[in-house]
Amino acid sequence: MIVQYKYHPNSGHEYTDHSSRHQLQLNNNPPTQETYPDANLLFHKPIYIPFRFRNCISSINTAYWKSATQLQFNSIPPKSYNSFPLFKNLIFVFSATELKFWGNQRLQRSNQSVFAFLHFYAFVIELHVVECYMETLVAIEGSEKSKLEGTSAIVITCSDSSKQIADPVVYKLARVEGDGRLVPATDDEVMEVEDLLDDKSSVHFVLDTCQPAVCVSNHETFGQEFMTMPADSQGLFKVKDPCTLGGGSDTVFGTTVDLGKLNSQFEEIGRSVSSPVDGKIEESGDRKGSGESEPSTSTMCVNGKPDFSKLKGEICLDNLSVRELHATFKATFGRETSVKDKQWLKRRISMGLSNSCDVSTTTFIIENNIITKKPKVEEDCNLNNENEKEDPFVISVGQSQSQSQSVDNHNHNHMENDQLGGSSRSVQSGTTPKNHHIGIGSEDDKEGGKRVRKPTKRYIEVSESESRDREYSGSGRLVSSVKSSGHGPRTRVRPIHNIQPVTSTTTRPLVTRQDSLGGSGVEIPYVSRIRRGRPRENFMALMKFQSCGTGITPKLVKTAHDDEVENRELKTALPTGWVQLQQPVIIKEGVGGGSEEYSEEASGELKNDSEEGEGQMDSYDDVEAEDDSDDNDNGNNILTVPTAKGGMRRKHHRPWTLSEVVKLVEGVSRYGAGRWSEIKRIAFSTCSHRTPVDLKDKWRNLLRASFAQLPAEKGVQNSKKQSSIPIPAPILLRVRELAEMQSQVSPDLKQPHRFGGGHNHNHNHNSNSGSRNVNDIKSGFL
DNA sequence: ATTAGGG
DNA sequence: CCCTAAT
Repeated sequence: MIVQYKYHPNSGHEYTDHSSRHQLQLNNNPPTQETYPDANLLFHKPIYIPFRFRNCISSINTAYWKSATQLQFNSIPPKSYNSFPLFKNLIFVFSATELKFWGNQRLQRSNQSVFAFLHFYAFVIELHVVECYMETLVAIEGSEKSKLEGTSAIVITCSDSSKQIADPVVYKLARVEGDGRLVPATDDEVMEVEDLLDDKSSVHFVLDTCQPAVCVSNHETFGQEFMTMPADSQGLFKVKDPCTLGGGSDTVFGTTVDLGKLNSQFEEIGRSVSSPVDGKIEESGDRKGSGESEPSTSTMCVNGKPDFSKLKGEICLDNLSVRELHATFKATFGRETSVKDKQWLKRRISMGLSNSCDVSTTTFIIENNIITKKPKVEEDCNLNNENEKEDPFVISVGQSQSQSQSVDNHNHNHMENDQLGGSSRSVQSGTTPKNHHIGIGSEDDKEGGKRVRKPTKRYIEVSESESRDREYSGSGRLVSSVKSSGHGPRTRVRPIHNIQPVTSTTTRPLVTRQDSLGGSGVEIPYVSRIRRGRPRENFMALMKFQSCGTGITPKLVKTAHDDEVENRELKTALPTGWVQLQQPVIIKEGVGGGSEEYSEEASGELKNDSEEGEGQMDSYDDVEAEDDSDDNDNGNNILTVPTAKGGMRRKHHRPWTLSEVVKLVEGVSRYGAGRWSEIKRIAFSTCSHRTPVDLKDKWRNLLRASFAQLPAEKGVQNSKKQSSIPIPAPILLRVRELAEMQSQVSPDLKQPHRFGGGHNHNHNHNSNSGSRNVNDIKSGFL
């Protein structure tokens, strides 16, 4: 299925008509002047945030304005490793005075959301949370703690890939040109960085803002970034408003805002977050674009009050000065640009970064020959890449200059649709239509092809593994990694490749994979995406908030560590198990494995229930011997099932016991279908496995079964070799009753049954009797 | 956080 | 059972 991207006429934000997984959608309107007087100053346009998120794999579900000053991000939980969110370089175009994370209580699968509430001013906060890195870190901690200390977390490799500092995490030093392309760092630049490396602690910062390529994927960065921020009493992270540092945040909130002040604050903030080298690198960057004078003398929002009426339904970008655009640009992409073309800037910003990253990465990769030649990838790279690489910046500038600013959304829209339409053909051929849109640098052409077409990926793990496995087939031909999307391989995911052990201290081969980290082709240690241990409950735990001063920190870290330990235990102890990680280990394979115990106790409990009689909900209070130890990672319940793709998927399956089913049915009859949480809380309080969702799923299944099987009536059990226990017809009947009572019977299900005819329709009485019926009949069955 | 659905 | 989207 082709996901069609559209361009929202009002917001100017990209969205898809359906399943636009990777794009954040704001459900409500951002603050307006009424709700937030300083909005004009504070929001470039809140919606920009989302685009950055497109670089994330998934994670962000929705976001909406909690209040005038609070934006809530609702992310998809790291419930399972498969869906572990890669929060990469989340960039908020506005700053947060307060940043809170919560949720993800341990062992509470139901707490799936991570919320980030932001009180913001006008600033940029970057969150760099890279799962892979964290994973690595954990590994290091677990195995080679000592090493970690003396090691900078960042390894910088110059383009010749000769310099490496001991650490699994390898970053390529590269400069991002104005058009988003990555250019291998020059010797000078490398030297600069090297100098900075003397101070290990500052490295991250150094490489941070100015060098997205080297990006701050460093865990420490994150922590440090917030180091200055006091944690509030609630154990939440409170980000001290950078503005405060620069001089009184209160001022900002005041009705009167000194633009100049704000501006300076902005700058200051930028510095505080970015590296010392910032200036230097900026210079180098600007050099290239020297052709352009720096007109950005205009201050933000200088020219009087913004038109709020416009602000509402229109793209705010239009109101921004070049300088503001620059700021936004930097905020969005984490790098400077000297492009003066407003349209270009606007488009770049609005279009988001994701693809430029990918493209850049691609290019980068190719250049370095790190992995198999990518040239084969027709989709990703246009031929002109080669040329652009030389001096991409100039090119794009030149183009942008000549471009009119009259480009409107339609153009974008058109272009995108166009490209979509041409999805079947090679992108290169699709270059033609791109000419339509103006204001786009040559790079945009590149990106145009793929950029908008971020396919929906349901299963990150799968896609990635597929990518790894298939991206380059033996023939070298590219194979689409996304089954249904029909899109090319995701540039995000790079094939694994080995690089030389980083240091003598490292005995293990270092396995890394290319990843577009922060829009650059950095290498990050490869870790299997398949989690063998308990799914990580709190991915935040993986970040090192060491300096946050919150009690949370140690605990979290510990958690991560524990996880690692668990993993290690689960894995057959292989001293050199490092590489082994690549392949999931089948811990246990078996049909009945561990299910006996449940069925056994099930029957017992079932009896209990029946004895207690219908009305008695007391049965709910019965403590099942089961659960408790339930989900524990004893390994017994951990099964891995081979995926069609050859990958492994973890599967912890627990057959539903009859008693559970009964409880469920009872619960539904009592609280109604849909109130799964209630049911879970009441009837399944002792079953720590069985989440509300599980109940819901099971009910759905029961529903199906009940309507499908009724005709068979007695013969129920026989049908097919059911891996799970058969459900007694009476129960199914009961289910059907309930379903019909609650009119949740879908016509589909209903239909087939009608023909069955002549069954115990007398079972259709009120719920009370129904309840008894179930029990009665049930007991009869047992 | 919860729920509905799709897969 | 997992995953996503929408409440």
